[in-house]
Amino acid sequence: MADKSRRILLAAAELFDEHGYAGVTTQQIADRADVAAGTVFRYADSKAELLLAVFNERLAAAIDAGARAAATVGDPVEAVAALLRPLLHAAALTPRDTALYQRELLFGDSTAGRYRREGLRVIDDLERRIAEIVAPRSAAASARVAARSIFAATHIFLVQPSLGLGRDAADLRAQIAQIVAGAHAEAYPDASTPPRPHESAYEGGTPPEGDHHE
Amino acid sequence: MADKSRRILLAAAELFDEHGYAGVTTQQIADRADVAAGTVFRYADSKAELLLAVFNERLAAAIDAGARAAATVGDPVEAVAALLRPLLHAAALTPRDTALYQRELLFGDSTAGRYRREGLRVIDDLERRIAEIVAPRSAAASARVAARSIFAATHIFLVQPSLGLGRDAADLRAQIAQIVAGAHAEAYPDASTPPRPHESAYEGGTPPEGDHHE
DNA sequence: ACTCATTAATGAGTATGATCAATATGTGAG
DNA sequence: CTCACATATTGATCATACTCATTAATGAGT
Repeated sequence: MADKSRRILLAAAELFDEHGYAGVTTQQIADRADVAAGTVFRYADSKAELLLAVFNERLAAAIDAGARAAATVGDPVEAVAALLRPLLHAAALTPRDTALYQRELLFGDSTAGRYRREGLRVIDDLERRIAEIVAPRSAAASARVAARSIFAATHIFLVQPSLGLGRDAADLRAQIAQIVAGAHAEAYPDASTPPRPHESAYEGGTPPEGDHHE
Repeated sequence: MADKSRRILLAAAELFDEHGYAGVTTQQIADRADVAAGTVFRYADSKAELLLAVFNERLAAAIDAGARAAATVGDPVEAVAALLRPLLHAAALTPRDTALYQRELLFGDSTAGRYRREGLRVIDDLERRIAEIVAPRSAAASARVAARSIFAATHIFLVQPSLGLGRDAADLRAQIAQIVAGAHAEAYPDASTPPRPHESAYEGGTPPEGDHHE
């Protein structure tokens, strides 16, 4: 029954929000979903997969919102920042479990379960979107390289609370700006000022917000 | 007894190498170290801390070797590559456990144990060394930003086997080159060719090897 | 050398994620 | 309606990281 899957994922989402991933047992999830303990593992290969399932949706939604915001921004650094803003915001709400999510997504068992694969697709999509934003100002290959670096920087940035460090969104912004500059420098080694080839993406609506640190 | 600590860490190192972290139980470690099961946890807060202890040493040694090699290289991109080469080489020997090490180091429980703190100091040192290499061609602040990005890229690169992706050292090299270019572009926005201020670091020995993909 | 307080070591016990043989439930053919 | 088969569900059981009350060792003070 697909309904049972929904119940289990819903129970997991609620309980993780209430007590945090570490504070929830699979038995509690089974109880709230009104299934036996073993049944949970027919719908998710592991407790970690439940976390992946729950956060995949949130990540995808954040990227979606970010992509809409980014489409209204011309400058690539600002556009990338706009793309990532909802993601950073969502991560700030549950820093601990967000770090755990990244941990499981990127470092989980290589015998990947369904939800891990799904999550990897989502971050692949994120990286592709970053590359698309950077691309108009540089070669496609450079843009892909830059996108990987920006993703890596974002990943580490999101993990900082787990390192006991405070976050400062300005730091990430500086990294993005520098990486974008590097991609541009590769593409136009002689130009000191970036060209503005693809301003068409800016289609009205609210203008970019500038330095909005949350 | 400090000797007991050595025995436990040695047993852990051997067993991890023989069967992989996941294939070793704390009981096995206790047996080989000739102590009771509970004693292991007087010397390390958790099984993960044992992994951290074992790999911290290897990481520090790799950075040390890399730093010596990097000191003979003038070009910053080549120098960073030289710095990281022993690390990448060591990681390739035990890709699975290396990924687990990074997982525990960066994403482990925030109630940090002794070995986690130690490991964080080691990667802090790595980042500082990267910044020092980049610094002569750019402002100090730019170099620190670049070092963070390079570390992040390296971190993700090391994790790739766990994502089922093949590694290509050239990809990481491209990211490093781009980030260094970005830092330089920030520092010298009008120059299209990098200056060569600190060539003194090059003190003979074998010249840089160029594209050496392992 | 004896006492005693502090520290170290022990290993049976606990918590919990995951498994799996047994059971229940659903489905389609006759 | 009944049977036979497939699939879903169950919950007792397992494996194992970790805990903790108990016991042993240590060594400073006399």
